[in-house]
Amino acid sequence: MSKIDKEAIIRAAEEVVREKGARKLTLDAVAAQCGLSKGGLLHHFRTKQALLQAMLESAIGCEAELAAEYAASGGETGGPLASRIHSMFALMEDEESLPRALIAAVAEDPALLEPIKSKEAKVRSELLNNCSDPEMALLLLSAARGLFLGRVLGVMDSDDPIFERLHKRLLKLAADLD
Amino acid sequence: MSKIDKEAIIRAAEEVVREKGARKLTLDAVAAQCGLSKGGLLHHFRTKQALLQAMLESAIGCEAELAAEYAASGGETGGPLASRIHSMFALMEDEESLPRALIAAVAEDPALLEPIKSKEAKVRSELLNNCSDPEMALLLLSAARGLFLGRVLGVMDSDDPIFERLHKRLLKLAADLD
DNA sequence: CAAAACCAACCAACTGGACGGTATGTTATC
DNA sequence: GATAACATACCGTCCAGTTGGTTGGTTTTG
Repeated sequence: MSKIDKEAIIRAAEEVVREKGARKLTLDAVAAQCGLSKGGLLHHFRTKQALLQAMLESAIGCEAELAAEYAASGGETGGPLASRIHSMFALMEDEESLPRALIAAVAEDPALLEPIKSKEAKVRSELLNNCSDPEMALLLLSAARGLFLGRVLGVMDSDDPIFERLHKRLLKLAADLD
Repeated sequence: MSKIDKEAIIRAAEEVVREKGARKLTLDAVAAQCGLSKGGLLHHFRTKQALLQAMLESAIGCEAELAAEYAASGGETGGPLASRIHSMFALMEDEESLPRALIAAVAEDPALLEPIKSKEAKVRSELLNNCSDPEMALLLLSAARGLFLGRVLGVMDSDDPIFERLHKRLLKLAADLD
């Protein structure tokens, strides 16, 4: 059992992005953040790309977990659309470090977003088949993503009270569709 | 009148981002793209930050121009919300190089987004004062941004026919609000 | 059982190239 | 002939990845 596992490294990388910005996400910085030498870091992730991939996969998994959690607890109060909207807002509140990884990744190599792209396509097709008004569902999903990315990119203030109101409104609109 | 003006350099920078990705937006690459030496490039923009700033300002101006154009031609068929939605979709169709600059900028230094942030705030307050249902207006605006960024980040296929349908639907919904 | 072989985890030092920026010219324009 | 518009050469730094180890634990083997 190793003291530093891959999860810890990913967390450290997220922390670096949050503190110093996506451009400063260097192997040295990540190594320093989790008290490892660069050599040790590269033992776990043989390239920087591999680390970024792992970060994205972790992010995807985290979001899926949040959505499943909500679906389980909320029960019948929301379908897949509501779950997705919820998970996006939950991601925003928890730690914005995670979605910033997305920025670092897309700056490094847009091809890294492929897993996200395919997952997004899956969600879309799910909505298309299960909603009375698929177009509206996609619009609501896009609105959630717009708010999400607006915050990640820093074009919206995070503490604006309008945020919570929009969140509620989105869930209400989603409830009418699912 | 110089043969190479700042506008041409900005276009070259956008081209580099489109062809090679945000991470490869280097001064050398931009200089090569517009047939200039790096020294010559740095004569026009004394730092990389200055270039990024100019790129963002150009993007903002371009979007404003598109919105104004639409407002003038569309006449009474749409208010400020419809104009904004239109300009976002127009930006997508023309050249996706421009919004990618945004990625390069935020990766380099999130503070560069300040002008975009303040402009976005202005648009928001405009909607808040002029719409019967400001919350819905913001949601529609967010949806447009979600679709916009979804395409920029490459998580949505650009040629999906659903895109145009969502565009029309958004404009219809906006017309009921303005 | 104990020595030998093996292996994952980790580290320090280094390499080679990229990159932002500077210094110092040279040429064209007014 | 002064200033803007370039070019050339160079510097220091950063950074991904390599090399060549060491260590501590596990497995294999005589």
